[in-house]
Amino acid sequence: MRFITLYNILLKKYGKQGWWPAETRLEVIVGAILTQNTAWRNVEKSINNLKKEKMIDLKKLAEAPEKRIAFLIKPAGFFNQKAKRLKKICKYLEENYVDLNAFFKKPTKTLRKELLALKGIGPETADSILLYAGNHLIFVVDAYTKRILERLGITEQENYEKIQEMFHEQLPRRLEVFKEFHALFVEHAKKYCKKKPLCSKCFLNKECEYFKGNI
DNA sequence: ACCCAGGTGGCCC
DNA sequence: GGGCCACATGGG
Repeated sequence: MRFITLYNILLKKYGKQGWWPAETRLEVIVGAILTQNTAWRNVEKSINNLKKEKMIDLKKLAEAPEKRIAFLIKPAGFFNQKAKRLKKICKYLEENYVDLNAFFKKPTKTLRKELLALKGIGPETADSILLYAGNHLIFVVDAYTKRILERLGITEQENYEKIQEMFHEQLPRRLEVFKEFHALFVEHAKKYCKKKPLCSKCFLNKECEYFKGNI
């Protein structure tokens, strides 16, 4: 049993997710920061507020008053710290690169370190930005992914990089697989893998024994 | 009235 | 390396 089997099961069940839902690279970056520990529907409201004000723009976000950004992204929660961090991140990118295309031309490992050095970007956010905004082949591990793998008996409490390695070792090196697999984990967790275990309702229930120790 | 959401940084040991 | 806390809105 390999991860690709789980991928195919989820893909068959939920279909193609078409992630990341955004029109531009910057919109992916903004969304990745806003969605930290936040429901996506609240992020959507914030993104729409920013779009109405034509604020999905590196220079504008870099120069706008923190208060104004905070006001616009209020629905996403943690708006004070997210506004501060978002502004700084945009300022950094704006001052150091001619555009985002130039930024994403650098090697994946270099970019990951560079992103992680910015306050407000941790491993999941960095990898989401790299994969979905930069088309770099790197797997995104989130709380849902960890939870699903634990419930399936595949992992227990491994750290981020360790879990990421497992995907990198096993998955075919295809952007579409990386992008869709993460999206499918999210989709599945929202429906069947809540914090309070309700595994009885999960269609993967019968697969658990199957996966256990076989990945 | 809780609990949870596509995390992160700071502080502690 | 981990464990705990603040950060904050909106939906179930």
